[in-house]
Amino acid sequence: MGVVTGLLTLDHRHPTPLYAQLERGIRAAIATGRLAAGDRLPTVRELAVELKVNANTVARVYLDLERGGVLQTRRGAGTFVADEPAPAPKKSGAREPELRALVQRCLDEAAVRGFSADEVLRQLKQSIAKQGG
Amino acid sequence: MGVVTGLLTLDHRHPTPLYAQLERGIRAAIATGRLAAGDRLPTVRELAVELKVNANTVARVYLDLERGGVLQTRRGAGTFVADEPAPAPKKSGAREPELRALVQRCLDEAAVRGFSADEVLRQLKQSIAKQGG
Amino acid sequence: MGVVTGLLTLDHRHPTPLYAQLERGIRAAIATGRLAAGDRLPTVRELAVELKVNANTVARVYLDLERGGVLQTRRGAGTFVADEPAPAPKKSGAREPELRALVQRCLDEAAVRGFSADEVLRQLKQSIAKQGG
Amino acid sequence: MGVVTGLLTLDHRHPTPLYAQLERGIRAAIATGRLAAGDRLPTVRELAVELKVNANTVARVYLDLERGGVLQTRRGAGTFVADEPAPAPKKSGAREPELRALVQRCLDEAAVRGFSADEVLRQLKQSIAKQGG
DNA sequence: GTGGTCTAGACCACG
DNA sequence: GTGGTCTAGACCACA
Repeated sequence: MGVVTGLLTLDHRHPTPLYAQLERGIRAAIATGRLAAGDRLPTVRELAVELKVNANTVARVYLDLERGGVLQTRRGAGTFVADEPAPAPKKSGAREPELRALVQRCLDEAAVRGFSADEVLRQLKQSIAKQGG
Repeated sequence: MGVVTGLLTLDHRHPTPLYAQLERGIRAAIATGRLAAGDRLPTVRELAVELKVNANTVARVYLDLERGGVLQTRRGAGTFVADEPAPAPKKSGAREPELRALVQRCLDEAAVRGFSADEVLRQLKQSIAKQGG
Repeated sequence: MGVVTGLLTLDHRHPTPLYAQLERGIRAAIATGRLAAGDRLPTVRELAVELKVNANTVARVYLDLERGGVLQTRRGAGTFVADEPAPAPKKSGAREPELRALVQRCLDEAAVRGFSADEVLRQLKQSIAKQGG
Repeated sequence: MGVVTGLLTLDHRHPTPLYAQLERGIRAAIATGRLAAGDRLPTVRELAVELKVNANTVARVYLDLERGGVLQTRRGAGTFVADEPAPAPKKSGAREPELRALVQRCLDEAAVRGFSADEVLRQLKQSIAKQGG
């Protein structure tokens, strides 16, 4: 129920647009329970400062997520996780190839930066242990 | 030494720009050995058709990679992986946080699409087994 | 199939946000057949100049309408009416009260500006005759 | 002379700001005679509750209308329609285009919501009959 | 040349 | 103080 901060990191050098990173990060925080229904998000301006991003960029993401049923804004009060946050659209069927592509993309990116597949595996286990436990 | 095709997939819906996906894909193919020094890459037009992308986009990526020392163009013969492809920049410091961020991004994306961390782990092991073994 | 211009007018003094007026205008143009599936819309910059609005405002509306399935953008080519433009969401049931409220709002606005109900009626008939005939 | 309630409806989903809808509604009620000179308006809080709006919003509209000479506040007694409510500004020129634009906007909004021009015409006649007769 | 992303900063509506 | 709208203008991705 409290205000949540420090949940998100943006990579300003990554070619993925900032707003896309931000939207994905918020959705992920909800999907993994780091943000729960009813939780208040940081204000547009706070988050903009924290992420070193223009306030408009944050506002646009909040707005898009509200239209998507993920967030709710209460005028003058702030922005909150919707009571029943709309889940990400789940195409039934093609789950496995999608997951494989996703993992491959991660491995590719790691390889480009000089990380071996084993290093990725080790880090993945660590990350899961930390946030899962 | 042969022409290599079918190595790359682009996700036209992913917010990461096509040219960035393409460049990353080629670098990764080299870093992981799917492409070896001296291997010939598909022509600009072939690859453009295969990936359903404008030829200019492919050409610009080839050019960028040539400037970066990753590829070599031999006029009339085609484009090849450079004999001593520039190695991935291994900055000594800050490796671990970079890897962690990379993995976190992967987990986030997975979570958004409804995959659990364990599913990612399982798929990662599989992928490594296939291409690493 | 041609480019269509001169379809829209915005009232910069009206309290309704410009982007909302613009979105409504485009939807209406499609609903009434002034714009047909496949028609190309003016470029973002053209329309911005024509309507004396910032290009970002137009771009935002085009983007929103694309997300809503009303428009389609083809990279580098322009923005087009979608092949099967998604119709406005139609709540079954409360049609009549909605129409009454809408007409009342129109009469109210007219009254405020010193137009009588009869004047509105006369003008409505004229407008229908012109575009309907 | 009595307190008048139930005259106004606000559409919280309509993009036109609430305060603008409210101001227009009051002016229209006066222009059409639903509110006569000397009539008492609901208190700020009553109206705020009725319209599900923050009291500040109502208060600001009352204040604006008082400044405009449309309303009069008698301390301790309440807010009343001014004895000589400022008449709607009747600019001699440019009346017809203004009316046409107003009607067009109404038709557009109707079209977007799936109402035909004929349905609007029919409803307009009905509305006039009820309140005009 | 097309649309898309981002910034900086002003001003508004609402609570 | 909260989010929302708009502008001006830079720069990028893609055809």
